[in-house]
Amino acid sequence: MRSENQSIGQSVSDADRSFIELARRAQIIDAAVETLAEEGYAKASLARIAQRAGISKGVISYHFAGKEELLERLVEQVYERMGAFMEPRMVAQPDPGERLRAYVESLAAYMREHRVQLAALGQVFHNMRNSEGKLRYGVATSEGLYAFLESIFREGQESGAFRRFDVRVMAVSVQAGIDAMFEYWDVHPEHDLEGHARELAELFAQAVRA
Amino acid sequence: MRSENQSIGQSVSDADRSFIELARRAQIIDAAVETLAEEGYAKASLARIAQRAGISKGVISYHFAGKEELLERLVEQVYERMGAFMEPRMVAQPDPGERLRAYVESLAAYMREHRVQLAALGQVFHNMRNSEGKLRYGVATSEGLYAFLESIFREGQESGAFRRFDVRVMAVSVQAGIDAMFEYWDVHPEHDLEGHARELAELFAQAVRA
Amino acid sequence: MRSENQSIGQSVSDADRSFIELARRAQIIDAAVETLAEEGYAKASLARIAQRAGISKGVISYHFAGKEELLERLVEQVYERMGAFMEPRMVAQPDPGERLRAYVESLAAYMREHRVQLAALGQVFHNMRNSEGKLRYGVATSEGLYAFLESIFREGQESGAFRRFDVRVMAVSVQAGIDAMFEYWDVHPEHDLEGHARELAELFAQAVRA
Amino acid sequence: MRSENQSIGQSVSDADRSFIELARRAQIIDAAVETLAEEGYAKASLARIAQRAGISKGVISYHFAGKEELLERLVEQVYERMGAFMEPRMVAQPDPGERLRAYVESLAAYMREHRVQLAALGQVFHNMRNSEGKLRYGVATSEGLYAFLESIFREGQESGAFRRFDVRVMAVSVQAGIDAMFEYWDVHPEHDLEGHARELAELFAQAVRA
DNA sequence: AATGAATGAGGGTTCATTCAT
DNA sequence: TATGAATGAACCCTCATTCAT
Repeated sequence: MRSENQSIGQSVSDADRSFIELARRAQIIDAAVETLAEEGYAKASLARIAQRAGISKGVISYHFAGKEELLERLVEQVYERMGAFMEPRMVAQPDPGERLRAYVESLAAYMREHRVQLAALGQVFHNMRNSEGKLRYGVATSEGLYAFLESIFREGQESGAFRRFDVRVMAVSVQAGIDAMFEYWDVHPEHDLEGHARELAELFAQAVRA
Repeated sequence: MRSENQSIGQSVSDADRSFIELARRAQIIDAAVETLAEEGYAKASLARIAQRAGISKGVISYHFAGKEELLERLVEQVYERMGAFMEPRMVAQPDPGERLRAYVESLAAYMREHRVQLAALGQVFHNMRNSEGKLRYGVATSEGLYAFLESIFREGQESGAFRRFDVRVMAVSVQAGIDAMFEYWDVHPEHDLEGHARELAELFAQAVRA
Repeated sequence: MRSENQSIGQSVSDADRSFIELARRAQIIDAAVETLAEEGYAKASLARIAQRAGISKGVISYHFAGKEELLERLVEQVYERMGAFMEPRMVAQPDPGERLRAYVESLAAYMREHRVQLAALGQVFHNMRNSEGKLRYGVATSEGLYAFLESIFREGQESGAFRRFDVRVMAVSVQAGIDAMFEYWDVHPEHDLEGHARELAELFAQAVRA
Repeated sequence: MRSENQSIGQSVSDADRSFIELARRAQIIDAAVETLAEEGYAKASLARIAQRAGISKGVISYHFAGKEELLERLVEQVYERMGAFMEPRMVAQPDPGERLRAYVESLAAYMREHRVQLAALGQVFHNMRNSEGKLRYGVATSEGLYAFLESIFREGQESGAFRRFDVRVMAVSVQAGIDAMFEYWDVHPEHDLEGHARELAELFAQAVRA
């Protein structure tokens, strides 16, 4: 059993897993994503996840070492996919201003197609805690995003295109604006997500302009 | 029992409550605030709240119809106090630009002194759900804040001081920037909260400028 | 709730407990004793213990911090009662040989009246393990008994009444002979327990004689 | 499947098994022995045994009708090997006193070389229960040992070398002394096992002497 | 006005066993 | 022969709520 092997310290990469096992794990993660997005973290018990997946509760324990591992794999998966979507869109933009705009609008495009994944991600980020009671995914998780945004801002500042401002505050605010855009659209599905993204990009274009 | 009366439809205003009852309710709410802020929503059980308040678990059930009512009163209380703090600081600013800046910086000042209350509020907002599984406090709760910010923006746009932009997007983004400022400071206590607030105010001053 | 108080570090002595609580704890311990004695350690789940006590499963969790505490209190209680029975019978015997005989025969007398308690104790001793997998009550627990027996042997050796022998081996063997007497009688209820005790006492009287 | 045949009443002797099957069964039993000795009865799940054997969990079910049969074969195997070791050492001693001494010291010699097997045996003896909750291996299992010891005692009594005593009590006590010697040494590996055995043999030599 | 006591549902996890491949 | 996959029951524990006192 995969999850038992792990308990003796040998981590198992996806490459070592059989097709059928990968499929089951994916199915379970999908069910977890839906449950988290639609019922919230507190209600996302293994029983409910299993029910949604149409399987027995024990199957989850068979494929994952525990709930903790399931959620961590879920986060990894969502992150990877989002990164794979974003990266080519970023490198194509040489100008810092364009890169910032592309960042905002690409994320909106991703949201449009992956609403439940991102909603689930938010639940895990805001709620999952380690055994000491600290948030498992805290601000430290966003550090990568902040660093990326800050690199854009510094480049713009050095070229003189951007005014002088605190890059950390700007990064935190940009990311907050994007997250809020998602949450607002998540609650108001009729909301014009792409329009919001364009306005948001323009907002920050003005905010950073020299 | 007070909370029972309420459950049969006769709402009880604070004016009808004895001093001692009000004190107990306040004590319980304070304990709930601390527990939510320090241990998170999932760990904030009635038992833990009672333990922190130094009272028996049953006392909470006596003074509140249930956990749901306790959390709702908690939200009300925090909101009221924040409003009482903010209002005079807003009316003193006739200029829209100044009012926006005052809004951001006054909230930062409030955060500085009421960190745990706001952290608890965030926990309830992000987690509390009604019996149908929907978030009890969703974006609808922020509608008042959005409306207030939008009124500032419209006034600035009509006077020509602000450029044309989508006031709803701007309002959502301002509020998101403020919330993110709190969360970042909450996790990084050494972070310069007031400096962040000034940068944030300047950011949006630039963003709305005509 | 008592067991919750304990979780914040304030140990609660029996003197602080209400009569009714003490009665419930005693009732639960009694049910645990019976379950352990009759069904064995592996089958002595909280559910079965509760069933035997005629109460809900949660009541045990209410009165004890967990299964671990229940079993530790059980061991304490059985030990205390046995000690209270034994002590006056020991101090009344000034001669080492008589003290050894009194030890064996008093324990047999105690077994006669407290079969299930001792059977339960044996289950816990042989099976209860701490979180690291080590036996919770190992040989260390018997150290007190060994020391007591050794003091008898040394006194007899110094007076010349006993021959020279390894007092630790003798102590371990005496205790083993007594434990085996209990187990044999536990399985063969028709076995002559008091006769066995007399024979056993004579056996060791011969074994230690100078 | 082999183990299924058995379940419909056709017992399968080792002679009917292929070499490879016998090897597998031995490998599984060895893994079970180690697991029982090191982790205790409660933790000796099929999963853990399989893990230690480096095989899949299902293999055990294939080669044994169930956990029950595995443990029974384990007991048989350990017993057989111990008997094969002991028998020649017993027949070589014509004198009852010497035979008793040889019994004690030979068992100590066997313990020295087969610690884990005997520890595993103890776990099974003290814990394994049948479906009715009774100990699978109780005192009845020791009946053979008792009978053997009693035959020595009677021979000594008839020749006048031993005094009159209850042979059953003496047999139970000798066996208990030996078992306790093992357990004490198992917990205190630095303990002088052979010295203990000599002392124990002398103890009972004194105890039976006319 | 407050308490301690009790409940029953649901939480995550472990387990022996079964079964198709 | 052997495996991985799946099951369902039982495990201990936590929880919000109810109730008699």
